[in-house]
Amino acid sequence: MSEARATIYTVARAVGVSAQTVSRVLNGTGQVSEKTRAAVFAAIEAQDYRPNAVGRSLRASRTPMIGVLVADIGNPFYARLHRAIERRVAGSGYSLMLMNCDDDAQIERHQLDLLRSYRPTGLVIVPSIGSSLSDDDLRAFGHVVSVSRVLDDVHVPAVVTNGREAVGDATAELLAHGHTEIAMILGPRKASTTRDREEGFNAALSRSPGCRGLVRHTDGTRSGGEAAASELLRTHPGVTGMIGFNALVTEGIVSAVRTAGRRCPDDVSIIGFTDAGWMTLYPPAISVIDQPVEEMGALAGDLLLDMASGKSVDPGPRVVPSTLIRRGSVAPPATTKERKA
Amino acid sequence: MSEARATIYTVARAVGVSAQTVSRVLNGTGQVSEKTRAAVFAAIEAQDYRPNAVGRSLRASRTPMIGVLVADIGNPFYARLHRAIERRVAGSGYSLMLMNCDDDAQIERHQLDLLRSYRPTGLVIVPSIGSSLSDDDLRAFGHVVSVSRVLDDVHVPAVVTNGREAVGDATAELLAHGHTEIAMILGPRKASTTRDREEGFNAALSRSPGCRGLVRHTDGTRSGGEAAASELLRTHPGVTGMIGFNALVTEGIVSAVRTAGRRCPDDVSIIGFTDAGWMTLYPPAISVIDQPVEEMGALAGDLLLDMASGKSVDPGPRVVPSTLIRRGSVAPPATTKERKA
DNA sequence: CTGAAAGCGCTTACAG
DNA sequence: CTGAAAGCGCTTACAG
Repeated sequence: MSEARATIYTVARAVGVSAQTVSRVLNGTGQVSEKTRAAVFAAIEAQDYRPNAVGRSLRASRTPMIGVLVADIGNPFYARLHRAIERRVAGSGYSLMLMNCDDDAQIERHQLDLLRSYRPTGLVIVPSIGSSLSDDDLRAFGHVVSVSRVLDDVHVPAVVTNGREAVGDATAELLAHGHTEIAMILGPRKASTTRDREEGFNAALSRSPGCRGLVRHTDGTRSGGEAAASELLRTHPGVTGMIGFNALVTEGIVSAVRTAGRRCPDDVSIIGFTDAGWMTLYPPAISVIDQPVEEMGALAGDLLLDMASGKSVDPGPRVVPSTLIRRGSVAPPATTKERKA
Repeated sequence: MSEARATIYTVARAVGVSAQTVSRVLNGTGQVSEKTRAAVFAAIEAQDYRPNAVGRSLRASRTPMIGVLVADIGNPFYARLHRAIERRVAGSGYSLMLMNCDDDAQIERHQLDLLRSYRPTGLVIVPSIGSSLSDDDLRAFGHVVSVSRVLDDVHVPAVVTNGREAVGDATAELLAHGHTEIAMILGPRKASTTRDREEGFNAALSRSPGCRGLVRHTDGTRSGGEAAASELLRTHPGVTGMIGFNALVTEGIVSAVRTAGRRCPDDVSIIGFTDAGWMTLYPPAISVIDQPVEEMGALAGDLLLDMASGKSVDPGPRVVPSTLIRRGSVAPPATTKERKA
């Protein structure tokens, strides 16, 4: 109680061995006689000794910690991603240190400096929208994996989904149902994910002459999505299909369609991106491009663990495919239905 | 590039001063001549020197980090809580280290040991359901604040909401609309939040003779909530009002009601606990006991910062009130409506 | 305004 | 199988 904090030395003294021997017992390195080992464990228990990770890290010039920097942990996508990384990394000896940057390039840099001061073993990063991070900035972390969004001119392993193809499929799905005027409500222009998905949308439409595609950029939030969708429904009453950039924007679209007095899927068909619990609850259930968040997080964890264990991992993107889940929010547009009838 | 990593010594040598002086410049402590200070900053820049937090922590026997241990970061409630704590703590010089425990008492203990090995300044904890943590376990962290759930026989400041009163209000709301058979789908029996809310439910009903209250315990997930609600609707067709323990359980209730072919609010009125984006999207919008997650996180951050700065903070709970938001999911039961008509 | 010495708790060579 | 010495990068007294 009143004794000073237990250290490797107080344990060593109690047993009558050197600190070095205690260290060996603790780490399971080298040879220690069974008798000594038992005595050390007994002293550890008696003193309630707990290793000090700070001393260990300082000596090793490295902390068994992996930094995770995301744009917004309040966004379920990032929360699930973090959880998936954590599950993969559990038991590997590494802990995770989570940081937020509110999608602000300056905060991102600040958080990264902070993280770096602890000399972590690696970093998993979802770069911020206007990120100014360079190869050099990331190289300082040793092992880096980027997830979801990709940084220009930076050569680190990245885990991404096939947004281009997936949105292409979703667009094709609407076209196949007879929609001829389709809108995509995107995220911020500078995000690589926005570019990918926009390309997929435009490519699919360019293959369908006579059909029109409309695109809007937003901040990727529910209110941003709602505002853009409302404006579109008002100014382009011919739009009968809409694709959301992410789950939040899709919430906004669904809300805007209802507020505008249109019905889904009778008047407007909707396809979301990234599944969410409410999408199966809503009537009609929302069709969605299901992003494999868990697989993406697990793969990012794998890559980092591989790099940390010395395996060489080549830079560049790993694509984990998203797939279209068909539910009830897509139907032929009213005009087509009438024509058929 | 090829030079060894910059340290306080390499900077000192370049300037021709002692390491001590560099430390003073870095920390803004003591007196340093303007000329020396400028020279030190120049050398820091030239060498791209970054302070090593590990060395600093070891010397200080304390790391400017606050551990945050929650049951499940995939649950939006905890994600929002973490975010709120982070916002409050930003700029204070402390970083947050987030850990998960999957509501498992054993993992909780393991994560806590890990965290403790870094000698953090404090801990914000949402205790796991079956937590075996004692006063001693937490005292080792120096400064501790518990949030949402409360630990028996542990005397640390806690930030909670008034679950008892809030559920009492919700129950009263249903009673006032003429419901006489009401169910509450709760979380795990051992959670303090379950006990609070259950008490509030029973207390409100005991004041209304002739009315019947039914209670079910679940694991607090959507599927748990859905199973319990389905069973109730099947075995107790007289139930016309249901209250959910949290947002996920409420999802389950809404789903079960629809699957059972009952309409909300015509056949069954529903009140949730903890607001979520989908609740205003769903038709009808779900009435909810709105839990002030942001305020709770901010208060927890405040308390910890106060304790860390030496202010004395007395143990015991701080209650941040939840309030009932009335939306469209509560109406008189069909039988009452018929009688009135 | 500035510096030499010691030490935070641990592990890495090195030597037996 | 075990130990004495040094050092990871920093800050805390102490002394000028």
